Amino acid sequence: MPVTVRQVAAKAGVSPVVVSRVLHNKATSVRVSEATAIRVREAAKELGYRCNVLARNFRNQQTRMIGVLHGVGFERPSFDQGPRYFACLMDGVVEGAFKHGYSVTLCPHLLGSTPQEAMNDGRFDGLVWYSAAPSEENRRMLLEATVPLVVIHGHKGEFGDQLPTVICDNDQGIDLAVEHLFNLGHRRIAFALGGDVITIESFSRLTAFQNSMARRDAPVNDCDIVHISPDFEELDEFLRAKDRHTAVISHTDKLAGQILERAPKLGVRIPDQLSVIGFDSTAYCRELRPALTSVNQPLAMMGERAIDLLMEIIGGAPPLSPHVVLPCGLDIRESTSPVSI
Amino acid sequence: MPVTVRQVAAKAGVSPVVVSRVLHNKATSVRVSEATAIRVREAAKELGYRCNVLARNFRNQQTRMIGVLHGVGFERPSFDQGPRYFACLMDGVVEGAFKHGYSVTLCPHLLGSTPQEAMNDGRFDGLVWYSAAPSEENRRMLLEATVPLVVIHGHKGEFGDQLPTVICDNDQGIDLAVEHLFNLGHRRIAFALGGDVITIESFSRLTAFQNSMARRDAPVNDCDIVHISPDFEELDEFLRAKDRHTAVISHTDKLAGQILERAPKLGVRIPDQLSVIGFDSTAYCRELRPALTSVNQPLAMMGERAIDLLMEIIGGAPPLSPHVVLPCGLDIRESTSPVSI
DNA sequence: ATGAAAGCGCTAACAA
DNA sequence: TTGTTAGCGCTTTCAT
Repeated sequence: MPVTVRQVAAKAGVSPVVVSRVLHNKATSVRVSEATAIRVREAAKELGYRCNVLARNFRNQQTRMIGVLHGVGFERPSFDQGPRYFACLMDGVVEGAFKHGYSVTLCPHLLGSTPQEAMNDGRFDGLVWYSAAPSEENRRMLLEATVPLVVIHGHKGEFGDQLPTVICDNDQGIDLAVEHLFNLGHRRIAFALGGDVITIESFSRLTAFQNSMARRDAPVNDCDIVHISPDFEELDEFLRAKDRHTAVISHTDKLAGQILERAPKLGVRIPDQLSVIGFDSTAYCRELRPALTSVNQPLAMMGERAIDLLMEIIGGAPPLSPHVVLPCGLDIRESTSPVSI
Repeated sequence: MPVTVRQVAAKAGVSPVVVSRVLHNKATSVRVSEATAIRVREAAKELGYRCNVLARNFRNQQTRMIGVLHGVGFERPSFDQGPRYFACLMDGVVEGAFKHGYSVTLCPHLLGSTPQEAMNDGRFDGLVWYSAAPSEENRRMLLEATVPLVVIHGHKGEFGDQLPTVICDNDQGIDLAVEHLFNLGHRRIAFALGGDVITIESFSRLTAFQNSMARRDAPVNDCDIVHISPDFEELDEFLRAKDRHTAVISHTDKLAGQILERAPKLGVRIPDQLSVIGFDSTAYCRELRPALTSVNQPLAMMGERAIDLLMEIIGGAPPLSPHVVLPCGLDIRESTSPVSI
């Protein structure tokens, strides 16, 4: 039923090859006389010819599709739930891909019997992977990919320098937060981490905090680091010791949100008695009361740059700078105020 | 370089067909002796065989991919910006697709030289289209689709009953809002619309409002309908006439947000002097002050049901009920309160 | 400038 | 139960 090059060829009185050349081959090296080209185009139009992309993809072994992998075990991402990095990131990824004439596909773990299979079976010309904390198994899978792959939120050394990465500048972002607090007169500043595991990510931000403080002659001690666990034990202790710190920088917005929720229960007013800064500056910050001051990652830009990188690799050129680091900003909202003397 | 069925066949001492049958044909009708099946599987494993999906897709003329089209002129959707229906919807779409073993692809208008081409060239087994207000051109395109297509947020008659639709129950949703206000003692209730155009959507909700009020013996007059235009002229007038109404239901959250922003400037306190209800109940409601009470659409469920419908059609069965209508809920927040006497 | 041949890897249909 | 044949629609040689 569908019209093929052959039929168009017959109608135009040429061979299928010519039809293909006229209709699909954008290269300048195609030499077909203008007269026949016109005949072919007319025939195609009359017959309502449409190229079968599946045949073409097969023939060329490329799909002009980018696959997006996500999270531990390639779990399904949510655009709406949770802290919504993913939504922001994806806006950039989609923007970047469309710009290059590619489309973007969300891959469930169930494509193929194993993720590796789906990753490498040719259905995608390239892959983007995103997660702040890859499992060891994930790392192995990613390193074994036979398809061009860029890791968003990947740290330079995390994949033995073998995979290109895009990440925000944690050092500079944390420094922005510290600077803001210093400008408000704060000196006794704490840093909040998730209680469970130290990821390469939280470690990176903690180190950034230590360095930033050290540069300002305010070295960080153990007692300046709060580990927030699900039972809030250490957090509550921190909040009760009212006079120890006047401000706290949290490793993530989520943790900062927990501080904001917990504080009033223990009689700590924010920001009057304690200024709080988060990291990521997603819409979640605006939903909190008080709205959370937060370091923003240029997530959309990170997504877009990841695709740019991917395109370089797909194009065959080893990327000039395979580790992109993008600067953060600071969104000042209601959870920080001058230190009260 | 890549291993093909042929090579596996050679190694296992069988024909390529048998390999295909053993490795890919999930149907129960495949009759291959267990012994050879094992030999084939071993050979495949040793050689590191991986099925070339592109070849398979080509052969079968199907991709197990769903394409997502969006908005007027097939513009690029944003997951993060704007009112974020799209993010919620997509969570459902992805959930539904993954459940059926399909993946989801975001299609730019630039796939192929025209949208129709990309829609119908075989790269997708089915399509989902979303937009509250399709242009006439869009309508035509959608009706001409040769690929199974479901319209999310489509009204039953909107596409000449030719396309299956999924939508929320505007009547029941608006009734929920009216009921809530009546329970709070409100009787003089206004309805706010965008000033520019009446879409099938806003018309539907307005009608629902009129009916709901009429059922409660509180018929709606013209002066109970506020058209909010970019210059806020009519809105300001409405807000200044303080005593006319004690509550207003808005056609969308966005408009309700404008009321919330505008009111204090004209000395109207919300909710004390005016209760406000929105429609959609996206995260945006929680970002507003006061947080906006709003009718929620079951967006994720709508996305998922759209895919279920699509699967029925792809499966070859004309859907039993091609027009799915899902019930709304009401999220009560801070922008409504009992009428003050 | 155009065409003939050949094949990408897979799998229905039929034959044995 | 297994194998042979054939072809999906396209495009890249290589000849003319």
